[in-house]
Amino acid sequence: MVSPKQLHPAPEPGDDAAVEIGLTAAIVAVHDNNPQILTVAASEPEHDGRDGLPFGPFTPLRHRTLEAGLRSWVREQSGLGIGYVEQLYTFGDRGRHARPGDHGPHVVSIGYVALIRVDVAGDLGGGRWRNWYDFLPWEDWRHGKPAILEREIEPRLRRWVAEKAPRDRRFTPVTPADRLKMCFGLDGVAWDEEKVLERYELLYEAGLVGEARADQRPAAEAWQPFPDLGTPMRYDHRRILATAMSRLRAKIKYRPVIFELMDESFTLFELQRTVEAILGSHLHKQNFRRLVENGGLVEPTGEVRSNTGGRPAKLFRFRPEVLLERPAPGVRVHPLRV
Amino acid sequence: MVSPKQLHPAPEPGDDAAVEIGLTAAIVAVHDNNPQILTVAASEPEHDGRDGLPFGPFTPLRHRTLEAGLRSWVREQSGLGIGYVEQLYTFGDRGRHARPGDHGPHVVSIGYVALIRVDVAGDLGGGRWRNWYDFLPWEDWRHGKPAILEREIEPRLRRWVAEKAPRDRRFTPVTPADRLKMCFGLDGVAWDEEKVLERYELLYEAGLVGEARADQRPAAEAWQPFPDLGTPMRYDHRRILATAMSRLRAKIKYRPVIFELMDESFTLFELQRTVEAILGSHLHKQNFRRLVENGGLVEPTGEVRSNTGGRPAKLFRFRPEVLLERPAPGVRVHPLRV
DNA sequence: TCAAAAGTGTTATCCTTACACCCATGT
DNA sequence: ACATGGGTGTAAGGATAACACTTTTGA
Repeated sequence: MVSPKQLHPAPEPGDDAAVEIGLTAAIVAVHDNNPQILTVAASEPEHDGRDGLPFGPFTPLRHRTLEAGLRSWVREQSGLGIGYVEQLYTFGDRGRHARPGDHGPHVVSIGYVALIRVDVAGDLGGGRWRNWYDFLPWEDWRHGKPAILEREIEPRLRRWVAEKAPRDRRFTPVTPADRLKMCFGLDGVAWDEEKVLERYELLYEAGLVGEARADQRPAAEAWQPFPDLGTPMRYDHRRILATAMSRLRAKIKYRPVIFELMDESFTLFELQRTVEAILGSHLHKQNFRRLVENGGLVEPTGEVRSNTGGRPAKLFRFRPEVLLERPAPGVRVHPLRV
Repeated sequence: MVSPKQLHPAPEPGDDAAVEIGLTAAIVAVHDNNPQILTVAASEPEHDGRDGLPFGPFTPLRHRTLEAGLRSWVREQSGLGIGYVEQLYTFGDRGRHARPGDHGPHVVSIGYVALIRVDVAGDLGGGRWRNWYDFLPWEDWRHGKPAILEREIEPRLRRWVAEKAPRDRRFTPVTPADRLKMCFGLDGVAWDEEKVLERYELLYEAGLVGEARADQRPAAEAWQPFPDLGTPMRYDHRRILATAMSRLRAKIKYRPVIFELMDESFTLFELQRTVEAILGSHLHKQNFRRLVENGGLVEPTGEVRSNTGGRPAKLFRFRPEVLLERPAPGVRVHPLRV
């Protein structure tokens, strides 16, 4: 019999490696019908010219909560007052942040998504808005299936699966081939726009994204050389972006967070374009309008906007009362495969 | 104009307070039709006799990932080989873990849920299984609306809202009264079994749970003395439990995680009882069976189980192929208000 | 025999999907 | 005139919710 104490073991020698905590934020806005994230340009030589996400230290003495700390340094450094903030995930893998042979402090990074209404102008303190599909181009299905999938990604992943299969003979509930089908919607499986992170991680495992090489994964194998699929970022920042996209794409369907990206009043078509930007897919116009209006998510302001390119459109605003009426109010859209 | 460097500020004096990272796990099993979590008994005097969740240090030198570290110390200390593990949230609030006047290291805890199939027996290294509704009794609606809601919780929260309202005159999209309605399903709003965390946090803010007093919240006000609603835990462990419940109650509806709690084969009624235990509400029997069978989630093993208390029942097993057939396979149940 | 659980069948209702079609504006 | 976006109507199909009812065991 062991004592209760054992569930709170004292640190052993060697356990007490220094740990630093950093906060990393995917700050999202939509302009020009495209989802933009705030990036910081490469500066240190170790970054290999790769952009990153804004990153700040956790300062427990100055801020009571993690979120307060995040809001504070984002405002100080970019001038942006972020509205909606949500914690994503805490990333602690060794080998992601570290360089080989590194014995420096271990960095644990806590990832966040923030949503913001912005005018593109303004001093961002060295930051810069970039279309998030620059980093994950296979996620944008608004103009049909991205060519990069059939031309680059699918053949390489099929080869990777084929070469991997014989080596992986232990029992697994889902085989690598199944994972490929599920993630990328192959062989009759439907594309699921929420699986952004799963797709990125599969590409990472297969050594097909630039970060995998930088992290010294055993990628120097048969399917080399590979192109960088999408623009790489430093450290694990692209993984955090993928996590943010997954979370947002799921969340707008059952929480009214999309309105954090909209102006006070908007046309239904503007709302649709914003949802489509986030989801990366087309929606059926008539049904979208009905779902959103009948769902009680918006109400007309009474105003009208001209110069929309067509007939003047009624303006709408978010209707906060839905929160009391429905348990999970969001843009319950079912994307249209076109 | 500020330089790009500013988005990576160097630590200032006073910023580099020592930070420790702990992993806290809500380890869940279901037996006797009740959800059980693994707790560790109070030992230190500072715990005020309160149980806690298993807790372990993060040891970056020994384990490459946070999750690997978690699995390892849970196995070492309780002998339990956990299967499904999911990260919940990283809690960093000051004042939750610290005692007043404390200048020791700041603790950031990363919360996890783990699901496990257990025989109740076995040496748990000082741990003990407890029904999770001991800690959050208002969450169990399987035998109708819990009496504690109308008798204790609702009147106290209404009083708290009434006293708070005049002091909170700034504009807020949702008023405290709205929050009360949304969280606890008052005044025509439906009870949403997924809002476990929101409910606990409202009670905490209102000073109605024991932890709020221990954390020196300004609770010494008019609605004192309060009973401890549910059994308190130490530090923020009850909040982590509430987070685990929220996540699980949501997740079983769109991912087949419920089968992590079931044996290899089971009757449909056993499956229903397990789902009900997690959701804390009744399900309509006939429709549950149909949803689960037609949804392709299970398949008959061909075997039959007698001594079920009635007619022998067909045995079923999980059908992993659903993962390829449907984008979000889970027990898509719509709880029945009875 | 009866309680308890296992199962089957059927209907009304709602929601989603997919069409078809008309309206108002700017160029 | 016509392209573009705004906006309405409706019918087919599927999923769900709520019923009623039969079957098979153990105590």
